[in-house]
Amino acid sequence: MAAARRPAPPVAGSDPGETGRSRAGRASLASGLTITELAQEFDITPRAIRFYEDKGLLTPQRAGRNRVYAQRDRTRLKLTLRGKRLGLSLQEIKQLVDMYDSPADTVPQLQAFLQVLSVHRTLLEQQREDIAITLTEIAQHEARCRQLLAAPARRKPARAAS
Amino acid sequence: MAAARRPAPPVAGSDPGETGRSRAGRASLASGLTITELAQEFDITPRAIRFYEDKGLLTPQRAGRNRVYAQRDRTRLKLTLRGKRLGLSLQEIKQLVDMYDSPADTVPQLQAFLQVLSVHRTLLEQQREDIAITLTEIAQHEARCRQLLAAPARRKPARAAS
DNA sequence: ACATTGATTGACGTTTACGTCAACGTCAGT
DNA sequence: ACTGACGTTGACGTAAACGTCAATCAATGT
Repeated sequence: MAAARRPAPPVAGSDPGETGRSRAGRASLASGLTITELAQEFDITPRAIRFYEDKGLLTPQRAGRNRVYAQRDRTRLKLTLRGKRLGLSLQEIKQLVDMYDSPADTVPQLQAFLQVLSVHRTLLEQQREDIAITLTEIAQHEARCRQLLAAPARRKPARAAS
Repeated sequence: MAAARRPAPPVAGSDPGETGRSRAGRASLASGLTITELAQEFDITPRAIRFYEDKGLLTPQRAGRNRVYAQRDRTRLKLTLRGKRLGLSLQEIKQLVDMYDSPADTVPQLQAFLQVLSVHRTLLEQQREDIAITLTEIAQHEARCRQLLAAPARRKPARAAS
């Protein structure tokens, strides 16, 4: 497979002022990735990405039928995956991610935001503590293991050659 | 495989209330709790506890047909719930918890342990970083929200009396 | 013209972690 | 003997988060 030339965006939305394109005339206009490209970049499957879209976490543009992912989507996906690593559900992640780029002008809205933020902060602080404890314990176990390995094996393994 | 899914139970836990009461000669001999007692102590359901047993995380004694939980089980359950708060699967939790009280005398066993520990440590360190970042971002959002709330509302809510 | 490549939309399958009955046993109190 | 309250073992149901086809379509290489 080789590089192609101009893609000529079919159903042009309106995206002027875009220089160098990608490598294939697929659907990737400047900084616009296809679903598989995005998937590869984050080491997940296209299916997962579509699933996240279904859940409202992503809302890519379309070039005809095909999805086109811009920077905004990449950011949201990054946040999504980080949330997942923290054990948050997609729903919870959406709550947080939506705040990252919502205007939020009314007072009750702002208060609701603070509520959500507070909840998550509490949760994360609990996790931080859990992690600290667990890491300590793991370190202890590692030390014990290494100590046992260093000591002359006197139980089951082949007897030491001396 | 990474490790992260479900959210997190609202942290319940250590409460060694153990002073000779006797509400019924059920199955609780000295420091032996019934399943519902243990469930209440950790704010989970008996069903969950039985499920954990099914997965090999708990192995309580029996008084006839009834389960009797001793200190060992409480500890393992505590570790289990902590693991869950960190988004670990029950299977992963079992890996870790089993090490907490296994002899592990052979060399290959010890090396396997170190392997598992290393994996989890890496994972936890990643999470720790994720948490740090997220907490920072949350703090920023909170600041922004409070700032907007402090400023005279000039958009949607009732116009400020000047 | 035709096959290939990659994307799209269903739709059903799967795993994890329990929830929710149902049916039954059993010990304590009346 | 009867009634609860609590416990036990199935068995089925469910929500979340995708995996896995299948059918289809569109732009491209040859």
